[in-house]
Amino acid sequence: MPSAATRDTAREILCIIPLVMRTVAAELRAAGEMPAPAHFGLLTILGSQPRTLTELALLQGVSLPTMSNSVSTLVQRGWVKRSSPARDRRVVLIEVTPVGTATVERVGKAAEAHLSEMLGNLTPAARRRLKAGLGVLRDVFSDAPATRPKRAARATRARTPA
Amino acid sequence: MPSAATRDTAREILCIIPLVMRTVAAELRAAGEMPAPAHFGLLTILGSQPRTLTELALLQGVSLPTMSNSVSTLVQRGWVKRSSPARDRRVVLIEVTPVGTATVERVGKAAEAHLSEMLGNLTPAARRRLKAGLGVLRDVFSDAPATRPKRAARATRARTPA
DNA sequence: GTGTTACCTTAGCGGTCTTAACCATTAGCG
DNA sequence: CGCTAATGGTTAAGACCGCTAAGGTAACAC
Repeated sequence: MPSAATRDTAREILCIIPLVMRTVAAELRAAGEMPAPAHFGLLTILGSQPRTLTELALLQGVSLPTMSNSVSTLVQRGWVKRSSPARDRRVVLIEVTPVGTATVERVGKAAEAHLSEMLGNLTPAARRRLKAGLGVLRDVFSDAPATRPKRAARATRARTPA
Repeated sequence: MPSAATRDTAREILCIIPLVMRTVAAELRAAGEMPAPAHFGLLTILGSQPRTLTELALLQGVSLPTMSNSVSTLVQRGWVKRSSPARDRRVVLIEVTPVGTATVERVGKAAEAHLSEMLGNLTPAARRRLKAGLGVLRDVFSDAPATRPKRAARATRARTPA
C-alpha cells in the first residue's frame, strides 16, 4: 500500500525521467560519434574489468539477447572484443579495447561538457540536491529487477511462468 | 569550463538515467497495455488541454516527425484524436479521448504502484532527497534545447504555460 | 551416450528517435 | 487574381534499444 508521498514521487519519475533521457541521448548523439546511451554505460562498466555477457545483462537490467546485440554492435565498432576462455567455452568474456577506452573517454568528456553547461547555472545548493537525488536513484534502481515477481502482491492475475 | 563538481554530476546522470529509464519502461510495459514511456508523458500533457503538434514536439523536446508518428500511434489506439480547426486548416489539434484519459489513469496507477514498491523501502529522508533531486532535474531539463548553443540570459526561462 | 542445464546467438517485432523530402494551407505582394 | 514564400504536418528511410521465442553448442550428470 503505497503512501501518497511515494505515489507522488513515482509519478514524478514517470514524467521527467523520459524527458531527461531524451536530452541525454541527444547529447551523446551530438557528441561526435555517439556510443548510444546504453553503450556508454556498458563501456564504462567494462572499463573496470572484463565481464561475461550474463553479468553485463544483469548489471544493466536487460535481457540476454539485448546484451548480446549491444555487444555485437560494440564489437563492430571496434570498441570491445569477445573472447572465449579455454576453461569454459560456453561463456564469452567481453573486454574493452584501447580504442573503446579512448572513445568512451572522449565522448564522455564532450557529453559532460554539454550537460555541465546546463548544470552550471544551478546554485550550489540545487546542485547538491541534484547529486543527492541521483544517489538515491542509483541505490533504488541499481540492479532493477523490474518485472521480477519478488512477492505475490496481486492475486488477480497469476502470470504462471510456464 | 565546467567545474569538477558539475562534471561529476554530469557523469552520474549519464550513467544512471538510462538505467532508471529502462526500469520505468519495463514498469510501464508490465502495467497492462503499456502506453510506452513517451506516450505516457504525452497523454499527461494533453490531459490538461489540447495542443497542436508543434507545441507538443517543443514540450517534449522531439522533432516534429517523431511527434507526428507518436500521435498516429496514439490515435490508432483510440487514446487521442486529431482535429483541424476551421480557422487554420494547416494546424492539427490533438485532444485526448475519454478512453485515453481512463487508460493513462489506470496505467499510471499501476506503474506508480510498482515504482512505489521500490520507493517504499526508502527512509523518509532519502525519499525527500530523491524528490528534491527530481525537482532540480525537471527544472534543468524542462524544455531541453539539447544541441542549442544558448549563451547569454538563461535564467529568464520560466514555466511559461502558454 | 543420453539428457539436462547453462550460456549465447539469431530471428522477428514494436517503440523512439533522426533527417530529408513532400504535400497542404495560408499570407503577401505585384 | 495568381504566383511565391513560409508555416504546419506527414511520409519515407535509417539507426538504436528493448523484448520474446526459438535455436545451437559446451559442460555436467547419470
